[in-house]
Amino acid sequence: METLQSWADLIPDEGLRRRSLAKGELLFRQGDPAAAIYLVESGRVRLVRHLEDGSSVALHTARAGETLAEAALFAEAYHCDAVAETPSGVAALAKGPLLRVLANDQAASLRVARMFAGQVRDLRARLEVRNIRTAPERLVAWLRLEATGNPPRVEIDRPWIEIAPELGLTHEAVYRAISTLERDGAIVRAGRTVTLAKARAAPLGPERNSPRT
Amino acid sequence: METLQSWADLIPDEGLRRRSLAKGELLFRQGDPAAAIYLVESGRVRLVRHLEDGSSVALHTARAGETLAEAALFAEAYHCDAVAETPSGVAALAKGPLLRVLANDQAASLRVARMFAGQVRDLRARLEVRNIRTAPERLVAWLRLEATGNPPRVEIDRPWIEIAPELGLTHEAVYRAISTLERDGAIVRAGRTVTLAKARAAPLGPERNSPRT
DNA sequence: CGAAACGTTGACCGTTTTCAATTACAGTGG
DNA sequence: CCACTGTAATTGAAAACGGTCAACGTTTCG
Repeated sequence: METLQSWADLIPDEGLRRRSLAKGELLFRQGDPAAAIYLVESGRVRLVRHLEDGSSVALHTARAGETLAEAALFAEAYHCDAVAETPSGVAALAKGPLLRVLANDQAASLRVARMFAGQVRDLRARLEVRNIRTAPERLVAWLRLEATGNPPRVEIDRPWIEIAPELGLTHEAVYRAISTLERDGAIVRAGRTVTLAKARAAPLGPERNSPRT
Repeated sequence: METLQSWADLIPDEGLRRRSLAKGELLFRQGDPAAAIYLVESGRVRLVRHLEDGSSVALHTARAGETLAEAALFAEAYHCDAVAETPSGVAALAKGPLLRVLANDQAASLRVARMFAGQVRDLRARLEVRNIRTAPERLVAWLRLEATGNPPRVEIDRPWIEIAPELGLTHEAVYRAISTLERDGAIVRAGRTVTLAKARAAPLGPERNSPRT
């Protein structure tokens, strides 16, 4: 999320091919020889795996700024289809040059490892947020992850409507969660800034979080 | 998930310290100098980040077989607490030796990068599964991810009770989803094997999946 | 053989989804 | 400068779904 430009650093502009995709257009197909990894510059690209019986599963939806199919670096062929969900622009980082750099430049490969490690951390955190069952609490958790400073603040720099699916909620649920939290004094909104208030004494009875084990 | 032993490969036994944790015991604390990454051998360790205002968020819960705090490899200090949720056994992979290996052994650092890339892929897929709202459909998606062959089959090698939280459901919800799917003919169970049937014509009206955009 | 964990099912309740309608805005072209 | 238009933000109401609690059958394993 914050470590993306690293890829761009690795490859100058020689191995960088840009491509525009119409809605529904295929970027690559499961089984194609893995030739590049992609950076989504605009739009949205969905990865779909097809099973032998013809059914399919969604693996990921990469949005603007995200990188896609990194694992293809280490595979012979793509293991899924990539389809543009909306008109999209992508930049292809050719696998060959990339691997060449990684093989020669020790620092570069460490940087890539670090980048991945960061993504793993990020993704785990998101997954953990989704373990929280009620919308308001989930939203607070998300806000805490995004927040900085004391008191913790978050600058909301994109529409809630876009944040909602990331939280695994509908936008309506998010709005309601916001107003609940605001009413309870858990957050304060000023324009696009949300400030988290100190945790109050449990008004709901203790912890009603992740599935019991 | 499948790429874990790699860590063990990197470090012989010199940098490998084992440690037992009582329930609630702290493995490390946010702010401590990052000294090692850990492999959970038994039990469950939770990572918690504390904010400046005293509140906290769960970042991850590492279970037996999983590795933990890998990002600490590239950081000065831990960015969260690690607490044993249950009595647990962990193996510490000292950061120093690990980094030394990675800095000298090109192949090793690439292997680590590959490992992380695989985890990223995995985690994204799990996240995608959680975007599915209804229990039966979510379960099918998960089964499809785990399935191999044609028709797609999955060997269930651990109790559903353990799988449920991974799906973000209670075990009761999972059981009900199973019986719904079985009743609808979407899956067939034989002992611990689940076989996915071909997708039937929509008995429910088309796609009621991830939050609409 | 018995205890503990797993599997299963029912009922009830709370929350979120859905569907729908309305308001608030920001950007655009007249 | 303003009507026009599309998106974002809200809010309401009803229905659907999963969580929770509870009871009970079943399997596993010491």
